[in-house]
Amino acid sequence: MNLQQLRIVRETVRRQFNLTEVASALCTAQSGVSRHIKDLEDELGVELFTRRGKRLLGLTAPGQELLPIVERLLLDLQNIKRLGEQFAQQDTGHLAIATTHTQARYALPPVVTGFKSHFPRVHLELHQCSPREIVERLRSGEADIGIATEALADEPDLVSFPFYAWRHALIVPEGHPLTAAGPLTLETIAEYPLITYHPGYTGRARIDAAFARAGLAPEIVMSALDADVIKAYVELGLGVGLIAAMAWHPARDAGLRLIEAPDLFETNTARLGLRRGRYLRDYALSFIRACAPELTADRIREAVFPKTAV
Amino acid sequence: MNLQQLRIVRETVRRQFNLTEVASALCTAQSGVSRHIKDLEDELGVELFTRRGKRLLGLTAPGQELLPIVERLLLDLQNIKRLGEQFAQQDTGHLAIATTHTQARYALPPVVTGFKSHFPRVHLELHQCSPREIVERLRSGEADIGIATEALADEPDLVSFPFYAWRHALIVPEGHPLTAAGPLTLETIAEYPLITYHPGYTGRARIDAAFARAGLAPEIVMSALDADVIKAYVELGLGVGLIAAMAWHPARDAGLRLIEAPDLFETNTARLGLRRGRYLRDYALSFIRACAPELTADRIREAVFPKTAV
DNA sequence: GATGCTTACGATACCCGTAAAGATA
DNA sequence: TATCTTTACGGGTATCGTAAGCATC
Repeated sequence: MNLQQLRIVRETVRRQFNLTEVASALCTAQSGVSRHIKDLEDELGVELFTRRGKRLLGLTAPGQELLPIVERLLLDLQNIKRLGEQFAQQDTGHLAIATTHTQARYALPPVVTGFKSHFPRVHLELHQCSPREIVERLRSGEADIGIATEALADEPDLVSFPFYAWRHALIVPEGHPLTAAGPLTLETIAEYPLITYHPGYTGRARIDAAFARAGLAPEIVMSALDADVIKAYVELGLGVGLIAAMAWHPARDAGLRLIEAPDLFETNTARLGLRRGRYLRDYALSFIRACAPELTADRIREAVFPKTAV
Repeated sequence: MNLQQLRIVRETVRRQFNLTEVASALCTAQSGVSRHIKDLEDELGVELFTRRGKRLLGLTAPGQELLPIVERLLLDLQNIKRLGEQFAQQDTGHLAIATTHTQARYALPPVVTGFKSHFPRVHLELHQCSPREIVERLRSGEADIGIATEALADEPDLVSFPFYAWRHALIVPEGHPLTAAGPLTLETIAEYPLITYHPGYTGRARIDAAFARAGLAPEIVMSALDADVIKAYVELGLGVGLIAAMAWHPARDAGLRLIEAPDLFETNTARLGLRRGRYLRDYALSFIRACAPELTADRIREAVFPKTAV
């Protein structure tokens, strides 16, 4: 048995059993990929992949049991490398953050600025993606840290920590009748065409839930992935907007007015997500600490490597 | 990086940094061991071992952090092999049990008999050893299952389950004055020279604790590793014996009398111990189930591979 | 016919083992 | 001096890549 064989098994599943792709992903020749799979199956005495003729289709029962073990083993292999880098060059390396528009634009800039000055020799990569993609990137190892309001809390192979709490608020064009009305209610909002986030993004579920609980069905004329698009169309008069409150900037958004809606929608919590069992460089822990001071290195390491798991 | 390198790192620590021994343990040449260590250190960019001149002395800080990762990785490698065997030959293989005299002699015979008839093609090895050695054998992978009253419950890298509860009782020669006396007390026992287990064996700690709580200091004239030795010397009249109650057999121990001591000493619990994260063959799970029917395969696997650890 | 997997084959690189030299106790 | 580690060197093997042959879609 051999590490390359295990890498190939993992990659084969990731590439939907297309060995040609596997070979190119691992920078090697297809022939070797085929051989390695065959050799491994021979050594274990078990077929790992189901086949139709020569094509691979999926995992057999033993293959399915094997996969998580292989994944963890390769994770540990990465951890060993990372540990080497950690000691070899304390403050040099990469840090990949996967995050949503909202966090990248409104929550992270001060953290990133501080980080860059503290760790000038760390190459920081910020990848903007959807919450689902963030989870995938954490899982595959492309990202060290994921930051989003959605999706991070419910994955068994991730750990997540609260970053900060935020609320939705209404934005309307300057001079809109709602700026003169009394305290907001869901009913009054629902009288106007609505522009807000796409489902699965930035607390949209909370918005839908609030209206549903109130027995209201507002007309959502547009859904967008980020507040900037929403603001643009509110400004055009397409409707009123529901966005994360921190996305409104008094000076920059001069043509718009923000109306707080403190109790209409449930609080959202942006979270920091990490892959369980993945070794984190010290500067990654510093980044997290800069987001949430209560997250000490010890607390994070204990969550990522629970003592009981050894 | 390479599996052999990692095996060498682990073995080097196990063999107290004597590379010659490491080589022979891994069936290879010293020269290769040296070079592999050097290569790995070069690749990671970090010294893993402290040295005086050419001799290795111990682990550096990075080496200490590395070791548990390597151990887990190699455990997973074993798990992969075991998983192959599991599917390739369902009911054929090895099962190594490490246990104490008391369990081997009095608790396990019926379980072993049943197991042998159910799994005739499994090679069952029973190793009798001390509680500390059981822990070591589980840790090193020499044993699949450990069974003892002592030591198993407190190791963070092991999981343990209760097997059965038992109590100490007194044995005396036939016709001894205590056979005629009323209910036993610690005070009356302490009037006689005592023969019992060696510290660290078969609930000896409970015996000491009971006497200490009562402010008594009995004269222990002999301590032995097993009940058979104790019984022999009790029969010779050296003193009265305190043994595990199940070690007394009315027919075989005709010259002795057992006097129950239900409330004098705390109950002991024999436990089954497993290495966390180690894959178990189905027949190993069956063995455990035969010991304690409430320990289903699912319950054991969940304890050995907690879901949260992935 | 296009894509994808297997097998064959030659070159390369890696790993191992022997042996000699140097260090340590 | 005996034990242990490193370095050098040669042989063997495993792995890789190219390329051809086949199966699948």
